Amino acid sequence: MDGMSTEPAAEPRWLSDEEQYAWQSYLHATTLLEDHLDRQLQRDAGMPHVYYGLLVQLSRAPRRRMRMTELAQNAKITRSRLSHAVARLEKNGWVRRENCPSDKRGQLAHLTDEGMHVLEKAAPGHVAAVRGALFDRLSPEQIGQLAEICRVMADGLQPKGADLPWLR
Amino acid sequence: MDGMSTEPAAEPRWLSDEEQYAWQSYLHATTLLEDHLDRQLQRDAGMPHVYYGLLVQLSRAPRRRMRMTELAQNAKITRSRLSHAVARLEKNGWVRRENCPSDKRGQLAHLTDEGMHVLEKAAPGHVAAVRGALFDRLSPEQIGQLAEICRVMADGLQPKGADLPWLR
DNA sequence: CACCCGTTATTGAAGGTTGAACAATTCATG
DNA sequence: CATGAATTGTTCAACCTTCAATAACGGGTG
Repeated sequence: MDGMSTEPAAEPRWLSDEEQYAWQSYLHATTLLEDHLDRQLQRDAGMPHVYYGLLVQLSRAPRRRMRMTELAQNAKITRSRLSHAVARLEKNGWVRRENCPSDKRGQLAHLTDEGMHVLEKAAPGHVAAVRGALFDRLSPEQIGQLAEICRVMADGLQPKGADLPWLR
Repeated sequence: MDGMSTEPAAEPRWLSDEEQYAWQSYLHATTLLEDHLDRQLQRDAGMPHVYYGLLVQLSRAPRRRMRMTELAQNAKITRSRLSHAVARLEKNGWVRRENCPSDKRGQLAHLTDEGMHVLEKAAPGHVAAVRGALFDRLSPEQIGQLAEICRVMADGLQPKGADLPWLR
């Protein structure tokens, strides 16, 4: 051995100037947008953005019902987080839990009529916010570029460990 | 009046298929990436991503010192959130608060030597995570596209009301 | 069937975030 | 300079998220 054997500390490849600029812009844009949508929905619909997304998922599901794990996968959140979220939404009367007939461990989250109504009330304002912040500011080409970039990112991040062992 | 006078409920412009796809991809990519970085930094450095970003800002500031409000602006978070964050970082010994000489209301956040050391320890792993999830997966063109898209987004979201009355 | 392992969903505690309210200070304007 | 308006940073309570631990069930193997 000559002192540079295991080399766990080889000088890392830092970000180039272009990459640093892109990263900074990315962080600013994403935090500002998430905050913006959170505030908009908290004000107009009484829930954070993530919870709204859960209602949307449920509204598109077959009988407005979805298994907890499937819902968590689609929303990219942990089952634990979903449990707490659904508990809160259930308290509001927007979602109800039901036992899954085919699997006694399972639960179905069911979007109630009241929940559907809240969603329909909130949707226009939310779409307007998303448009105003994103789609009305980008060219069609940019929208396509963004979609492709995000697809690549998400592809590389599909969790394979810990609490999110999906798509193994 | 003929019943459609004030029209606050004109059918909103929903998202096109392309836009829906882009939006879905965006949400998946950004939440997965943020979670990924949060876990990585929590594991390797004992703090969430946002807190790490604060240390980075401070490390680049003139005497490793920055006014609270300026720091909050740069990190795109509220002063309240920053207060809590700095309180925690101070408990860890990574940041110290100092009175601002020129403004008796003000506080300076100061990155300590220990904080600097923690940052230097954590930086390589963090950069590697960002690379692995983002920059090593995108072409140079895509990196440029992403930067431009995010610049436009951030531009349109600079807060002008509520608790974030910056850039008025 | 008995066993072991993986999965499903929940819980509780610790930590992080939000929004409103507050005291202290500075600024602008008459 | 006096007064009201605006800024700075913190605090509290309510809420949200994370992580590890747990109970209950399913599924394959011998």
